[in-house]
Amino acid sequence: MNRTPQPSAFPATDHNHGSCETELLDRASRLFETKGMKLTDLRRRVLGEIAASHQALGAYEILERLSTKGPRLAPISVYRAIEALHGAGLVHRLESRNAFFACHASHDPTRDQVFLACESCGRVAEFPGEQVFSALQALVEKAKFQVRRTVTEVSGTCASCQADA
Amino acid sequence: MNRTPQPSAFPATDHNHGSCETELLDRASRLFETKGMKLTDLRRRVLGEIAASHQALGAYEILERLSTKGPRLAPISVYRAIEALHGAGLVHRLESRNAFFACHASHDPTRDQVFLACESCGRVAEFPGEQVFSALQALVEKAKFQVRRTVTEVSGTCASCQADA
DNA sequence: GCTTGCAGTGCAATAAGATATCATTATCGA
DNA sequence: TCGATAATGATATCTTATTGCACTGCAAGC
Repeated sequence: MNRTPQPSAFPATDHNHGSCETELLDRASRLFETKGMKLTDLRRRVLGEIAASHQALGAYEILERLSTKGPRLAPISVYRAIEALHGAGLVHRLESRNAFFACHASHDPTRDQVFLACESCGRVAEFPGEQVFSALQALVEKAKFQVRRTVTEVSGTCASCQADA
Repeated sequence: MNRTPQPSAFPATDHNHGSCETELLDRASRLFETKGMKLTDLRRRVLGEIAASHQALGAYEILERLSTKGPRLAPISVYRAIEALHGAGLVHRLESRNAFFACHASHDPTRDQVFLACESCGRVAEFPGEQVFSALQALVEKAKFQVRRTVTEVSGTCASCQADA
C-alpha cells in the first residue's frame, strides 16, 4: 500500500487515464442530475480526491487530503459525501479494508462486481464476474437464500506490482 | 438481526444442534493441542459466547455478554482470544459486518468459503462454493492477479426467516 | 412576497472497532 | 531453579462511523 501507483499499473477494465477524471466528473454531474440530486462542491471535492488517488482511500484519509486544501471538515461531512457518491454508483466500498475507490466502469450500479485489490499499490480493479455470480446464484438458490447484497473481494498483488518485485 | 434464531433455522451444512456446542469445544481442544496452543479459559469463554449466540457477534458485543458473567475484560483481551480462535479456524470473520461467528464445518482452514449472512436472524452459514471459487480463479488468472485472500459474503434473508415473514 | 418543505451542510459529541505498549503471570522443558 | 515462551492484565490511543440538533439555501405552491 506504500508504492505509488504507476499510470499503466493495474488499470480498470476500460480505464483511459488521460481523461479519466474529467470523464468521471462528467458522469457524476449527469448521474446526480437524473436522480434529482446535486453534485455539490463538497461531493465534487471528495470524488476528486478519491479519483485522483487511484487507490482505495479510507474516509479519514480523504479528510486529511482535503484538509491540505482548505478548512478541516468534520468526519460526518466526508461520510455524507461518500454516501451520496456511493448511492450514485460513483464510488465503491471495499469492505475488507473499510475504504472507498472510484468506479470508472460505468456499469449497471445494481449489479455486483468482483473487486481485485492490490495490497502493494492500493489500487482496485473491478470486473463483472458473470461466471462467479452465476455460480453464486446457483449456491444461494440451493440454500433458498434471498440475496440483498454480495461482497466479492480479492486481496493480493496486481500484475504490475508482481513485475516490479 | 433482532429476531431470535430458531433452533431449526438456517443451519450450517453439517450442523447438529443438540450437541453442537460440546462438539465445537471438543474440536477446539484437539485443534489447539495439535498446534501446541492452549484452549485457555478465556478462549473457551469467548468461543462459547460466539457459539451460543448462533450469530455473528461484534467484538464489543462479546465483551458485553462476557461482562454479565464476570469481571469486565479489556477489549484487547477479547481481540486476542478471537485472534487465536480465528487462527485455529474455529471462528470466521464476517468482513461486511466486522463480526465473528463460529465455524461448525470442520473444513480445510486454508480453503475459502462462501458465507451467507441472514440480516434478520443474524446467523451465518458457510459453504465450500467450489464453483464460485473456480470461476474466481479463472478471473484472477486472466488478470494475472496473485491472490492472497478472498472474501465472499452474501447478505440477505435465510429460508426460515423468509418463511416467518 | 411569503412560507413551507426539503436537501445539504456545520458542529459537537460519542459510539464502535481495533491496536500499541509495557508489565505481570503461568507453564514447561532444560 | 532458571530461563524461554505463551498468555493475560492494564492503560492508552487510534481508526472508523454515527447520532442529534441547528442552520442555510433553494424551489414549489399559495
